[in-house]
Amino acid sequence: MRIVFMGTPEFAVPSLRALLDGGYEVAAAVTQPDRPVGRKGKLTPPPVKVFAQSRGVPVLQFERIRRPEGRTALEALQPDLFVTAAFGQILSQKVLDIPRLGTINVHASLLPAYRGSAPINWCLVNGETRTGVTTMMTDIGIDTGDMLLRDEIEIGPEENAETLTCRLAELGAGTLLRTLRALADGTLTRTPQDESAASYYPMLRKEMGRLDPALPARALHDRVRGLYPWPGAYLETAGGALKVLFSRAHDEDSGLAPGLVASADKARGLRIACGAGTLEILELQAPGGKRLPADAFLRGHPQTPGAPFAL
RNA sequence: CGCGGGGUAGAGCAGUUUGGUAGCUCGUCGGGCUCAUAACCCGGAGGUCGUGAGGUUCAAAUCCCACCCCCGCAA
Repeated sequence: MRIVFMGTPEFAVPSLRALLDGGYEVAAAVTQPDRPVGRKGKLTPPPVKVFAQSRGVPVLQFERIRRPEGRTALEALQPDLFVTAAFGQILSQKVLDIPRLGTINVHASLLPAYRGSAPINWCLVNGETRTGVTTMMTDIGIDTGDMLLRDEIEIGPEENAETLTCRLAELGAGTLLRTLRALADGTLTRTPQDESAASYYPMLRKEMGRLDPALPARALHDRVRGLYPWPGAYLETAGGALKVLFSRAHDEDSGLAPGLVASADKARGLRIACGAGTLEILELQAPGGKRLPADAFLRGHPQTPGAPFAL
């Protein structure tokens, strides 16, 4: 069975590794083009490319896989199966028609909930306590195909998108292998998604990181960890956007208007009054500055309880 | 040459506009107080002020020049 793997970020790497270690023939790894990154715009290869090359797997990169050039290259590989994992491009019907056995996708949610490109982040933002990985047959819709197998895990209360992505990536690799085994055994069953229970969440944008102090501290904390490390959460202050890297939610109300500094001392830490409870900021980054633990930040930028945040 | 911020004691910052041998908060070391403390009091150590035996000046952290490094935004 000749497999063509399609994936881009760190999440996809364990799945590709599992295929290779499992003895599957991976004809090629398709991934997004190298992108300019950082202040100097250095072209940076995506994680899947780096890994594939280290294992001697041919790498293909298309700006748009749907274009004739992409289709032609894929057809030439004569694949039996496509396996996708956080690839980042939508496959056209013509592309989906290429492999004899179809396309299996590894999706980081318990479908049909959290369809879309950022399921892990949105699960955390919404304060979910359980999530998982679902393998599915890709069709022309966005994460709408028939489900195959799934694995579930609990989400830790302080877990952020970075650590959860790592866990789900490993989990998904196992789910993928079980799926392929069942496929080979002929025991694989397809379960249509229940549309009435489906939910779709959009791609992440920077402005989604804005923290509204009028919301409960719990909700703000969920957003902080759900959007870490990218696109990151931030509070708007008079001096600009204050990035909040790590936080903690407290239920006790401060009695202060949301957004004001509730405390800034060693015992209670740096806390911001919220609609309900207070948000303790553990690590932050001021405009133009580097990321700092809250206590270090306070040494150079003392805050007054009851006053607006001062940068 | 995309825009901007910054490199001052172990950490975070002030001081640079109006040049005159460096200050704050914390940490650290020693001592004291206390049933006790992340509390408080007293005392000490610790800085080539990014680099250039650069320029200007009686005098440069501060003004001028060159270079290195870091960070935010935008992509």
